[in-house]
Amino acid sequence: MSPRGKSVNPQSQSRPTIHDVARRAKVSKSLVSMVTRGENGVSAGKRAAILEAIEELNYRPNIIARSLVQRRTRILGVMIPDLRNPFFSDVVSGIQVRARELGFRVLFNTGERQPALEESAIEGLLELRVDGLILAAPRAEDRVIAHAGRWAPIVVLNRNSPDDSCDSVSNDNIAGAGLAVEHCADLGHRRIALIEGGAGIAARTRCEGYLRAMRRLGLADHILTAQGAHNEEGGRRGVQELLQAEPFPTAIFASNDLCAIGAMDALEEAGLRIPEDVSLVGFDNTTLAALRHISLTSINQPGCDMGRSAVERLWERIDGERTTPQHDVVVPSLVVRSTTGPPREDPGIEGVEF
Amino acid sequence: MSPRGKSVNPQSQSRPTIHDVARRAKVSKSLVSMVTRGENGVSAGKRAAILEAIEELNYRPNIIARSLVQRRTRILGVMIPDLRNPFFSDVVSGIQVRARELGFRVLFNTGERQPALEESAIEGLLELRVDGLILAAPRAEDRVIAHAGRWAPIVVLNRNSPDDSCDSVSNDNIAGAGLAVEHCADLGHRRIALIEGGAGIAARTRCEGYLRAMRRLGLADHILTAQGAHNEEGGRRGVQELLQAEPFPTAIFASNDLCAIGAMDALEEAGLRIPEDVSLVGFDNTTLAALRHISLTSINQPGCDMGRSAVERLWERIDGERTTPQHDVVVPSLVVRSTTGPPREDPGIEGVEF
DNA sequence: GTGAAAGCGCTAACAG
DNA sequence: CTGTTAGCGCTTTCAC
Repeated sequence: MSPRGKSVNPQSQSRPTIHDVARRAKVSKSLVSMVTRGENGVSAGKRAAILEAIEELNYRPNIIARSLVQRRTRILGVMIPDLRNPFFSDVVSGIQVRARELGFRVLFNTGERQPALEESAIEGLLELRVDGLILAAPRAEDRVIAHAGRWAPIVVLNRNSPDDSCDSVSNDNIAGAGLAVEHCADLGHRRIALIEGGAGIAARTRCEGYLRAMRRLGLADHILTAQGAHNEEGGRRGVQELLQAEPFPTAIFASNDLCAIGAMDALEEAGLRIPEDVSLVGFDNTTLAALRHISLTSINQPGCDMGRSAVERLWERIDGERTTPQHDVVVPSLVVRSTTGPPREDPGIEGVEF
Repeated sequence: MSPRGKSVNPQSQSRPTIHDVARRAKVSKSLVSMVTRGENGVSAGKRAAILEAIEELNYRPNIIARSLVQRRTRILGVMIPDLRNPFFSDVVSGIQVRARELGFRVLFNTGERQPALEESAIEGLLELRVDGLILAAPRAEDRVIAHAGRWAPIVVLNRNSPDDSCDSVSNDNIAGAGLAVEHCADLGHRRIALIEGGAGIAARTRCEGYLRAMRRLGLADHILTAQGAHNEEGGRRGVQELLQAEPFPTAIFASNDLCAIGAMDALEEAGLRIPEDVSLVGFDNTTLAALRHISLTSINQPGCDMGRSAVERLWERIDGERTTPQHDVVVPSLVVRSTTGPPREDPGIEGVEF
């Protein structure tokens, strides 16, 4: 039962090689190779014979062997923290499109939000000798990423590059958080709380952005944060924590949409109406936020474009056309929907303060 | 700019090989190999020297080269139709867990719901010589899958196996659709419509299940279907189409949760309340359905278990312990939430019929 | 225990 | 245009 046990499945023994095809088509291996690689310079007759042999034998070039000699795989590896966040679906589709245009295959991996699994996922991709690596909001330690960056070109998404060997494509999370806070303040809110998104770098930066914006707007005394996470459960937990606070905030900024949706659930469960009793802002502007039933005010992050850019940066490195690090910053924007509104008039409580 | 251009990135030139490690540790390549593979039979002193050399050189075994000689990659390939459907997140996490236990790495791919891209994704995985392949609800043609199955062990999820070379793990979609229809009928509905999920096999089977259940319950005259798709947009389109129908159904079964949520949006937009004016049932019981704001009655499909089973079936094949096809069928269940209720009393319309 | 040699399937020169 | 040769980096006998 050991994975090291010898494989005896019938398929692996019968897989034809380039040699089998050559023999069957009565040509040399080189010609077969040229055909599978789409090179020209093979006579029409032989080419036809080769294609026929390939078809008959159900032959597939062993790109393992091919990349061993070519020293490149034409594969881009992508590590995503998890598949549950629709934001990454957008990123991925941008990656796919651009990679396809450039003739690369894309292979995904996930670290299930656990640093140890993430490291192993990255390691697996590196061992596979992918030509480039995209790490979406990685939680792995800086030194792990920097180490990996010495091995293959890496683009990190929504995280600062650990060193000069990596490029990065980030949404300006500080500015995004600022937009969220300003929007609430503009509506008249002062007690604007944050539900944090955990230890990930994007979450931490959004927290920083929240703090800065609050101070900038003269609301430093109203700063209130609760522990959360970038998923529904985190949002629920955050609300539980905020419910202990006195007075309860009139607006809540959740570190991402999933978190906001969890918060939404918990708020309603506690009998609070949105946005009458409390306003709510998310981050990522995922497809979820746009659902009529949710209709969540959120900070938009152009995931698809970010994915495209990441591939672009990788390609420049793989191509050798650029060797200096590049750090793209995309600008977030506010999308107002139905979860934000002016605070309820409540002079009773407001009067007490100040 | 051609992808065929020679790679000149600095990293690829400096990657150390097993030979470099051996030289640095002053041992033979064989010993280094034994260490990287975790074999014992290497003296403590040499082992330490080797590990030190590996560390200093930042060496990673080239599993490309390794698998070329071992004739296996210890990689499981997984093709998912798209990353937007949370159901597949569950499947994937089941796959990951079991694969890790068995010592396999998992690599994902997506065909973005387009048969041609799917074929290319499958082909890529096969060329990579993955040890086994899981195809989640593939849209590719039967012959493509059968062809692939002659090459590596394949498990298809939620689709009939194209031939004896593939195993399958499926939810009983016929029964699941039956549960949905019966639930509505039990509540007193008769005009139960279906929003179809498109051309995928799961969608077609659910449609079949709907038709059978309607006939079985004596509701054949009330059969009403609308074109849709397994995403929000499909649900919206389906509702538009149903709105043309006279009389409008009192209950709608949508082919999956995403579709149901789109339908929900469109229904509310049309001024219909759920479940007062119309009941709604989804399929998959995704995390979305469980959200308080959505609280969608749905048919549960144990995605995580299905993923685990798929890996199990693959492992039996890879191990050679089984050569006969196996087809697992998991049983769906009904999860009642807030989108279903008894039909509104409406003798005016009911009276007209029959 | 350890090292040397052969070869996995393929490509990349180069010679015909 | 076509065939031959020599590796890619690694594992795997098989001697020592």
